[in-house]
Amino acid sequence: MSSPRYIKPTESELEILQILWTRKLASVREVHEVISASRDVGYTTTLKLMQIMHEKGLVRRDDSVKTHIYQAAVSKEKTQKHLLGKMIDGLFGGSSTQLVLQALGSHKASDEELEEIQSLLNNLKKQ
Amino acid sequence: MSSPRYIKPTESELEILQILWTRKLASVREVHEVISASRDVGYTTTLKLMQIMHEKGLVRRDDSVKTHIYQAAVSKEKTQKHLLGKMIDGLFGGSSTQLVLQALGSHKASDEELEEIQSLLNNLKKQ
DNA sequence: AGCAATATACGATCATTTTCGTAAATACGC
DNA sequence: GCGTATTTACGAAAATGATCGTATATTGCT
Repeated sequence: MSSPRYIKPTESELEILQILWTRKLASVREVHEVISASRDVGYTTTLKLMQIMHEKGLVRRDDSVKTHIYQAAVSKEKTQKHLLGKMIDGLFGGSSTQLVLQALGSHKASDEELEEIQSLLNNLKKQ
Repeated sequence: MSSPRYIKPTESELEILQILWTRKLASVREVHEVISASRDVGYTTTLKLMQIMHEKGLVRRDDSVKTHIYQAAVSKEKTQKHLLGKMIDGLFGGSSTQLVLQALGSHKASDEELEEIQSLLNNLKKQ
Protein backbone atom coordinates (compact mmCIF):
# COMPACT_ATOMS: atom_id res chain seq x y z
CA MET A 1 0.00 0.00 0.00
CA SER A 2 2.98 2.31 -0.11
CA SER A 3 2.12 5.12 -2.46
CA PRO A 4 4.75 5.55 -5.15
CA ARG A 5 5.49 9.02 -3.93
CA TYR A 6 7.28 11.55 -5.97
CA ILE A 7 11.02 11.79 -5.63
CA LYS A 8 12.53 15.15 -6.38
CA PRO A 9 15.62 14.82 -8.54
CA THR A 10 18.60 16.92 -7.58
CA GLU A 11 20.14 19.24 -10.14
CA SER A 12 22.75 16.74 -11.21
CA GLU A 13 20.16 14.04 -11.48
CA LEU A 14 18.05 16.29 -13.62
CA GLU A 15 20.97 16.77 -15.94
CA ILE A 16 21.20 13.02 -16.39
CA LEU A 17 17.46 12.62 -16.81
CA GLN A 18 17.54 15.18 -19.59
CA ILE A 19 20.03 13.08 -21.45
CA LEU A 20 18.08 9.89 -20.91
CA TRP A 21 14.86 11.51 -22.05
CA THR A 22 16.39 12.30 -25.41
CA ARG A 23 18.46 9.17 -25.87
CA LYS A 24 15.99 6.70 -24.41
CA LEU A 25 18.74 4.18 -23.69
CA ALA A 26 22.30 4.94 -22.68
CA SER A 27 25.27 3.49 -20.85
CA VAL A 28 27.04 5.37 -18.11
CA ARG A 29 29.84 6.14 -20.53
CA GLU A 30 27.49 7.64 -23.07
CA VAL A 31 25.83 9.82 -20.47
CA HIS A 32 29.20 10.79 -19.09
CA GLU A 33 30.42 11.75 -22.54
CA VAL A 34 27.56 14.20 -22.94
CA ILE A 35 28.06 15.72 -19.52
CA SER A 36 31.81 16.04 -19.74
CA ALA A 37 31.44 17.91 -22.99
CA SER A 38 30.24 20.87 -21.01
CA ARG A 39 31.46 20.26 -17.48
CA ASP A 40 34.64 18.77 -16.10
CA VAL A 41 33.75 15.77 -14.03
CA GLY A 42 35.11 12.29 -13.38
CA TYR A 43 33.63 9.15 -14.85
CA THR A 44 32.99 7.54 -11.48
CA THR A 45 31.08 10.59 -10.38
CA THR A 46 28.59 10.08 -13.17
CA LEU A 47 28.51 6.37 -12.42
CA LYS A 48 27.83 6.95 -8.75
CA LEU A 49 25.07 9.40 -9.51
CA MET A 50 23.35 6.97 -11.82
CA GLN A 51 23.64 4.21 -9.22
CA ILE A 52 22.00 6.45 -6.66
CA MET A 53 19.29 7.31 -9.16
CA HIS A 54 18.72 3.62 -9.63
CA GLU A 55 18.31 3.13 -5.89
CA LYS A 56 15.86 5.99 -5.77
CA GLY A 57 13.91 4.57 -8.67
CA LEU A 58 14.56 7.47 -10.99
CA VAL A 59 16.08 5.21 -13.63
CA ARG A 60 15.81 1.59 -14.65
CA ARG A 61 18.68 -0.46 -15.91
CA ASP A 62 19.46 -3.63 -17.72
CA ASP A 63 22.39 -5.17 -15.90
CA SER A 64 22.27 -8.51 -17.65
CA VAL A 65 25.24 -7.42 -19.71
CA LYS A 66 28.54 -6.07 -18.51
CA THR A 67 27.85 -2.54 -19.63
CA HIS A 68 24.60 -1.67 -17.89
CA ILE A 69 22.05 0.13 -20.00
CA TYR A 70 19.98 2.80 -18.35
CA GLN A 71 16.68 4.45 -19.13
CA ALA A 72 14.58 7.04 -17.34
CA ALA A 73 11.98 5.59 -15.00
CA VAL A 74 10.14 8.87 -14.58
CA SER A 75 8.50 10.67 -17.45
CA LYS A 76 9.61 14.04 -18.64
CA GLU A 77 6.07 15.39 -18.47
CA LYS A 78 5.39 14.25 -14.94
CA THR A 79 8.68 15.66 -13.76
CA GLN A 80 8.10 18.97 -15.49
CA LYS A 81 4.63 19.16 -14.02
CA HIS A 82 5.85 18.47 -10.51
CA LEU A 83 8.69 20.93 -10.51
CA LEU A 84 6.60 23.55 -12.24
CA GLY A 85 3.86 23.13 -9.68
CA LYS A 86 6.39 23.50 -6.94
CA MET A 87 7.64 26.70 -8.46
CA ILE A 88 4.15 28.08 -8.95
CA ASP A 89 3.28 27.42 -5.33
CA GLY A 90 6.58 28.45 -3.89
CA LEU A 91 7.46 31.43 -6.00
CA PHE A 92 4.31 32.70 -7.67
CA GLY A 93 1.86 32.47 -4.81
CA GLY A 94 0.04 29.56 -6.41
CA SER A 95 -0.91 31.52 -9.50
CA SER A 96 0.05 29.83 -12.73
CA THR A 97 -1.07 32.95 -14.51
CA GLN A 98 1.57 35.00 -12.77
CA LEU A 99 4.15 32.53 -13.95
CA VAL A 100 2.85 32.58 -17.50
CA LEU A 101 2.86 36.35 -17.60
CA GLN A 102 6.39 36.46 -16.27
CA ALA A 103 7.57 33.80 -18.72
CA LEU A 104 6.00 35.42 -21.76
CA GLY A 105 7.07 38.83 -20.65
CA SER A 106 10.75 38.17 -20.30
CA HIS A 107 11.40 35.56 -22.96
CA LYS A 108 10.34 36.28 -26.50
CA ALA A 109 8.39 33.69 -28.39
CA SER A 110 8.03 33.28 -32.14
CA ASP A 111 4.77 33.92 -33.99
CA GLU A 112 4.24 30.22 -34.30
CA GLU A 113 4.64 29.71 -30.61
CA LEU A 114 2.25 32.54 -29.89
CA GLU A 115 -0.30 30.84 -32.10
CA GLU A 116 0.21 27.62 -30.26
CA ILE A 117 -0.50 29.33 -26.99
CA GLN A 118 -3.48 31.12 -28.51
CA SER A 119 -4.87 27.81 -29.60
CA LEU A 120 -4.60 26.34 -26.13
CA LEU A 121 -6.10 29.49 -24.71
CA ASN A 122 -9.10 29.17 -26.98
CA ASN A 123 -9.68 25.66 -25.80
CA LEU A 124 -9.52 26.68 -22.18
CA LYS A 125 -11.94 29.53 -22.75
CA LYS A 126 -14.56 27.28 -24.24
CA GLN A 127 -14.85 25.22 -21.13
CA MET B 1 34.50 46.68 -9.94
CA SER B 2 32.92 43.72 -8.25
CA SER B 3 29.94 42.69 -10.32
CA PRO B 4 26.80 42.47 -8.23
CA ARG B 5 26.29 38.93 -9.34
CA TYR B 6 23.16 37.00 -8.74
CA ILE B 7 22.98 34.89 -5.64
CA LYS B 8 20.72 31.92 -5.84
CA PRO B 9 18.62 31.59 -2.72
CA THR B 10 18.25 28.13 -1.25
CA GLU B 11 14.79 26.71 -0.71
CA SER B 12 14.59 27.82 2.89
CA GLU B 13 15.84 31.24 1.99
CA LEU B 14 13.17 31.47 -0.66
CA GLU B 15 10.54 30.69 1.93
CA ILE B 16 11.75 33.62 3.99
CA LEU B 17 11.96 35.93 1.00
CA GLN B 18 8.35 35.13 0.19
CA ILE B 19 7.31 36.31 3.61
CA LEU B 20 9.40 39.45 3.39
CA TRP B 21 8.03 40.26 -0.04
CA THR B 22 4.50 40.35 1.33
CA ARG B 23 5.19 41.92 4.69
CA LYS B 24 7.85 44.39 3.57
CA LEU B 25 9.28 44.65 7.07
CA ALA B 26 9.46 41.91 9.66
CA SER B 27 11.39 40.79 12.69
CA VAL B 28 12.84 37.32 12.99
CA ARG B 29 10.03 36.39 15.31
CA GLU B 30 7.37 37.48 12.88
CA VAL B 31 8.96 35.54 10.08
CA HIS B 32 9.37 32.57 12.32
CA GLU B 33 5.74 32.71 13.36
CA VAL B 34 4.64 32.41 9.76
CA ILE B 35 7.00 29.56 9.01
CA SER B 36 6.25 27.58 12.13
CA ALA B 37 2.56 27.73 11.32
CA SER B 38 3.19 25.20 8.60
CA ARG B 39 6.48 23.58 9.51
CA ASP B 40 8.00 22.57 12.81
CA VAL B 41 11.26 24.39 13.24
CA GLY B 42 13.17 26.09 16.03
CA TYR B 43 13.40 29.84 16.43
CA THR B 44 17.17 29.96 16.24
CA THR B 45 17.03 28.09 12.96
CA THR B 46 15.06 30.89 11.40
CA LEU B 47 17.34 33.43 13.04
CA LYS B 48 20.47 31.78 11.70
CA LEU B 49 19.02 31.57 8.22
CA MET B 50 18.21 35.24 8.21
CA GLN B 51 21.69 36.08 9.48
CA ILE B 52 23.20 34.08 6.65
CA MET B 53 20.89 35.80 4.18
CA HIS B 54 22.13 39.10 5.53
CA GLU B 55 25.73 38.07 4.96
CA LYS B 56 24.87 37.05 1.42
CA GLY B 57 23.11 40.30 0.79
CA LEU B 58 19.69 38.76 0.24
CA VAL B 59 18.16 40.87 2.98
CA ARG B 60 18.83 44.19 4.65
CA ARG B 61 18.27 44.91 8.28
CA ASP B 62 17.91 47.71 10.70
CA ASP B 63 19.86 46.72 13.78
CA SER B 64 19.73 50.06 15.50
CA VAL B 65 17.11 48.66 17.82
CA LYS B 66 17.25 45.51 19.87
CA THR B 67 14.82 43.61 17.72
CA HIS B 68 16.34 43.78 14.25
CA ILE B 69 13.95 44.55 11.44
CA TYR B 70 14.52 42.83 8.14
CA GLN B 71 13.47 43.47 4.58
CA ALA B 72 14.20 41.77 1.28
CA ALA B 73 17.21 43.13 -0.57
CA VAL B 74 16.39 41.36 -3.82
CA SER B 75 13.23 42.02 -5.78
CA LYS B 76 10.56 39.44 -6.23
CA GLU B 77 10.45 40.03 -9.97
CA LYS B 78 14.20 39.66 -10.51
CA THR B 79 14.28 36.49 -8.47
CA GLN B 80 11.31 35.02 -10.28
CA LYS B 81 12.85 35.87 -13.61
CA HIS B 82 16.14 34.26 -12.73
CA LEU B 83 14.73 31.04 -11.39
CA LEU B 84 12.19 30.82 -14.16
CA GLY B 85 14.88 31.26 -16.77
CA LYS B 86 16.90 28.56 -15.13
CA MET B 87 13.96 26.22 -15.23
CA ILE B 88 13.17 27.02 -18.85
CA ASP B 89 16.73 26.30 -19.89
CA GLY B 90 17.23 23.30 -17.69
CA LEU B 91 13.91 21.57 -17.92
CA PHE B 92 12.11 22.83 -21.00
CA GLY B 93 14.92 22.89 -23.51
CA GLY B 94 15.02 26.66 -23.55
CA SER B 95 11.46 27.00 -24.79
CA SER B 96 9.34 29.30 -22.67
CA THR B 97 6.39 28.23 -24.77
CA GLN B 98 6.74 24.67 -23.64
CA LEU B 99 6.66 25.86 -20.08
CA VAL B 100 3.63 28.03 -20.67
CA LEU B 101 1.75 25.19 -22.33
CA GLN B 102 2.59 22.87 -19.49
CA ALA B 103 1.59 25.43 -16.88
CA LEU B 104 -1.72 26.30 -18.48
CA GLY B 105 -2.45 22.69 -19.23
CA SER B 106 -2.09 21.31 -15.75
CA HIS B 107 -3.22 24.17 -13.57
CA LYS B 108 -6.63 25.69 -14.13
CA ALA B 109 -6.95 29.40 -14.42
CA SER B 110 -10.02 31.55 -13.94
CA ASP B 111 -11.75 33.38 -16.79
CA GLU B 112 -10.26 36.60 -15.56
CA GLU B 113 -6.81 35.19 -15.62
CA LEU B 114 -7.31 33.80 -19.09
CA GLU B 115 -8.33 37.27 -20.21
CA GLU B 116 -5.22 38.69 -18.65
CA ILE B 117 -3.08 36.27 -20.58
CA GLN B 118 -5.06 36.96 -23.74
CA SER B 119 -4.40 40.61 -23.31
CA LEU B 120 -0.66 40.10 -23.01
CA LEU B 121 -0.79 37.74 -25.97
CA ASN B 122 -2.47 40.40 -28.09
CA ASN B 123 0.27 42.85 -27.24
CA LEU B 124 2.97 40.39 -28.16
CA LYS B 125 1.29 39.59 -31.45
CA LYS B 126 1.18 43.22 -32.51
CA GLN B 127 4.92 43.54 -32.43
C1' DA C 1 45.47 -19.11 -19.71
C1' DG C 2 47.12 -14.50 -19.21
C1' DC C 3 46.90 -9.53 -20.14
C1' DA C 4 44.87 -5.17 -21.12
C1' DA C 5 40.90 -2.47 -21.29
C1' DT C 6 36.66 -1.19 -19.45
C1' DA C 7 32.88 -1.51 -16.08
C1' DT C 8 30.89 -1.64 -11.65
C1' DA C 9 31.01 -1.46 -6.49
C1' DC C 10 32.22 0.67 -2.43
C1' DG C 11 33.68 3.78 0.75
C1' DA C 12 35.60 8.12 1.97
C1' DT C 13 35.98 12.95 1.61
C1' DC C 14 34.40 17.55 0.80
C1' DA C 15 30.94 21.20 0.27
C1' DT C 16 26.59 23.03 1.18
C1' DT C 17 22.44 23.46 3.70
C1' DT C 18 19.65 22.93 7.68
C1' DT C 19 19.24 22.44 12.32
C1' DC C 20 19.60 23.80 17.09
C1' DG C 21 21.98 24.31 21.83
C1' DT C 22 24.18 27.53 24.65
C1' DA C 23 25.99 31.87 25.94
C1' DA C 24 26.00 36.75 25.89
C1' DA C 25 23.54 41.10 25.28
C1' DT C 26 19.50 43.97 25.80
C1' DA C 27 15.19 45.78 27.40
C1' DC C 28 11.29 45.76 30.63
C1' DG C 29 8.60 45.56 34.83
C1' DC C 30 8.70 45.68 39.73
C1' DG D 1 18.99 47.73 40.65
C1' DC D 2 17.43 42.89 39.80
C1' DG D 3 15.41 39.22 37.82
C1' DT D 4 12.90 37.72 33.82
C1' DA D 5 11.96 37.42 29.12
C1' DT D 6 13.44 38.18 24.58
C1' DT D 7 16.92 38.70 21.31
C1' DT D 8 21.18 38.10 18.93
C1' DA D 9 25.74 35.75 18.27
C1' DC D 10 28.34 31.79 17.77
C1' DG D 11 29.62 27.29 16.97
C1' DA D 12 28.92 22.84 15.87
C1' DA D 13 26.20 18.72 14.70
C1' DA D 14 23.20 16.43 11.34
C1' DA D 15 21.59 15.82 6.71
C1' DT D 16 22.13 16.01 1.98
C1' DG D 17 24.57 16.23 -2.31
C1' DA D 18 28.73 15.91 -5.26
C1' DT D 19 33.15 14.17 -6.05
C1' DC D 20 36.58 10.77 -6.82
C1' DG D 21 40.19 6.98 -5.55
C1' DT D 22 40.78 2.30 -5.28
C1' DA D 23 39.46 -2.40 -5.53
C1' DT D 24 37.06 -5.91 -7.86
C1' DA D 25 34.82 -8.08 -11.74
C1' DT D 26 34.09 -8.96 -16.56
C1' DT D 27 35.14 -9.09 -21.31
C1' DG D 28 37.83 -9.76 -25.36
C1' DC D 29 42.09 -10.66 -27.52
C1' DT D 30 46.30 -13.19 -28.37
